[in-house]
Amino acid sequence: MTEIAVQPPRTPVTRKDVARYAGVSTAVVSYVVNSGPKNVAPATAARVLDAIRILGYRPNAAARALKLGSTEMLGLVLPDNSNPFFAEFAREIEIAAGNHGYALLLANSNGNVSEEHRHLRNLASRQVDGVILASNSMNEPVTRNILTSDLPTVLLNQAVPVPGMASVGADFRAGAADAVRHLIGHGHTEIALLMGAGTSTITDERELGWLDALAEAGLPEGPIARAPFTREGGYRGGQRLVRGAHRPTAVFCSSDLQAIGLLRALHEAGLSIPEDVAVVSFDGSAESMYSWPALTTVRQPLADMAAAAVNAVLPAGGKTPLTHEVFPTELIIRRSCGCDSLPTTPQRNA
Amino acid sequence: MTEIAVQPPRTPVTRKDVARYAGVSTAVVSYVVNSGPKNVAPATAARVLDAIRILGYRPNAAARALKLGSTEMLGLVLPDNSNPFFAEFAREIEIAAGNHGYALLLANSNGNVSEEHRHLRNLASRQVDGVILASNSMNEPVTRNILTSDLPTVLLNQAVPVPGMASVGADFRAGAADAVRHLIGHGHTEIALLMGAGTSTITDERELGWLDALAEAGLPEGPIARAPFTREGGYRGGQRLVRGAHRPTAVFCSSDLQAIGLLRALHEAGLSIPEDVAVVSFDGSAESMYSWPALTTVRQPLADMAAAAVNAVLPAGGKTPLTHEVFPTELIIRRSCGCDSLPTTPQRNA
DNA sequence: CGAGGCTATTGACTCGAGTAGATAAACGTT
DNA sequence: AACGTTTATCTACTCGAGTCAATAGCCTCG
Repeated sequence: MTEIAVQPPRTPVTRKDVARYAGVSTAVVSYVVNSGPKNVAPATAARVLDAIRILGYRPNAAARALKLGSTEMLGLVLPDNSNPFFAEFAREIEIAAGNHGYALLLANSNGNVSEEHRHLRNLASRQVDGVILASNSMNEPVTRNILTSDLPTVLLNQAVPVPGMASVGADFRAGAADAVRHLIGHGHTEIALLMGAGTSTITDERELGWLDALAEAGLPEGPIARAPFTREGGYRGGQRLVRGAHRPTAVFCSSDLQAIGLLRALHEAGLSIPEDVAVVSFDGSAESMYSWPALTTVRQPLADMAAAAVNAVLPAGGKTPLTHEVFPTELIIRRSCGCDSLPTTPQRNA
Repeated sequence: MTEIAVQPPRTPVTRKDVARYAGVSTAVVSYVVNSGPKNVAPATAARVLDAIRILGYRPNAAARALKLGSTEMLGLVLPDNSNPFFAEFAREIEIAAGNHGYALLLANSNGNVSEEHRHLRNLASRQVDGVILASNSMNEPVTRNILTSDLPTVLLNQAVPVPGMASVGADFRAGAADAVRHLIGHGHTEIALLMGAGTSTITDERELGWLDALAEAGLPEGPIARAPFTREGGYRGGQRLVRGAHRPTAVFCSSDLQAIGLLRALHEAGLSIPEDVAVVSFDGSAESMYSWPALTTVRQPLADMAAAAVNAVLPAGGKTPLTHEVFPTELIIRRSCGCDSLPTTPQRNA
């Protein structure tokens, strides 16, 4: 039972205390802490380091931020951290930011533009060094532009470049086309689309990908259901598809979350998957691997995208020209499409 | 096309600029901004407010934090934000913190004590006003204690009070007992336990609840499988239960995430749920509502717990004595237990 | 009409750390 | 021994906002 006798410093230890203890000036302490712009004699540095350790000194980030004009914090604005896709994204971003010594300030906007504004203002006044802004679908870019004018910002989840703003996204169109092609390869000719209903008037790229694959195979457009990007939304949309005039034999679904709801609607209708209706979805979240049946899905490379997003907002050297990075997706074959392989050893994203 | 001609201030606007513009001293600006300790003549205040609006002034949070010694930020350390349970928790905490004007600094520890330490130190040097620390299971409280000595900290997910630390949790034992009693009510006599394997040596309260219900009905202990708190863990644990000497007719599972994996193991074994094996799980996450079949689960009141956690760390007036709040749980009946009701209109947690 | 009491406003100092410019000490050269 | 160099250290100012003590202006009452 070794009782470590660190007396908890009632008054926080400052640089001054360290300086006094080590018998040097405060400047030297800074130089040691930052391996800072001037050298310090090795012996002196050792004394300072000792003092720091003994007193338990930690530099005050607020003071640092004030002087340097950088808080080493990034803001992350998400529609909803309880959406597993964004939750996984947030985690990757936190890791990527951490790798650069940056901390993450989290904010949920509920996909609501005015809440987004509120958070953006709040983050700006908290002096974050940059903001990563995710949304389900594009809202008015102009509005955004005004807001974030003087704060490095990167838009997440943008398949297509937004003029005047850095963005990071996955190639929704190509990924969706891959997925639909795969269904076509299984012999399906009536392939429905279960699409997210964004606030945007801009057509989602995933919808275009679906059309691309259909067109190139000379197939007619299947039925379309539009619903929110939630399990509930997928469920309702799925019900509409099932009860529709002619039921499709396959559905391409714009997110895993919706696909989970869709599966439920199909199960309830007594349909078996993939025999009666095949399903392929989009995102590649962990949840998709453990649904029944496991979802074949288009994986977005979250970790890579997260790293790219962080790099895009970081004051990396000098003014990086606005980048628009679009990442390729990967089709993860599981059971819901009709492929037989039943991967008991999960492939990725445990 | 009304072009709003706000020239984006290249140099950030400071209090001084506002003061000059409004023709007052900097002190007055502060008084106006904070409705601060002295009054300002209405006419003057109006001029200052105008200046603030016109120049687009936002007080520098770093300077404020330096002077006041409070950043109005809370740190949140989670094992893993991509775990839906913690993701939902994080969201509720962000909202609760936001209600008090606090921002949330997010950190993932991977359930790893040394990473926890690292984050805690980092958060401390960032001058957060408090830390909310969640873990799957208790690790050495002493270690924690040393770390957080001078930073208001509240432990999350603690069913039992930890001496010397504030904590917030749900009544795991009573909740688990409720769940198991419900299974007993369905006539089951061989009820297995699929339990999380924490790093802790302390018996999980959910295990005790399971025992309580079994004992009070005079039933023997069913088989126990221990596995990590993941879908994968639940899957492996489920396989072990299915292949075990005698297969239980019901399983109480210590988390929804594991239950999802368990369902998969049961499906793969060709068992139907709840006919062959009934399942009740714990947490009440959104995911549990859309599994197939929908999970009967013990809901933890996340929003209430989040609010309590935030209140516990906030510098609320003066030194709140360390609180240990334990919240009651609620059994959400769905299909996996054997009840017939098939709620198409979800009850809560959409 | 001057003293006393208000109120509105201001100047100046502070928080903790970064760093330029001044200063001191040590060394090498001729 | 005198001088320039180099190296180590210190002094002092700065970042932006909060706030106390002092001050200026105004009103009221005796």
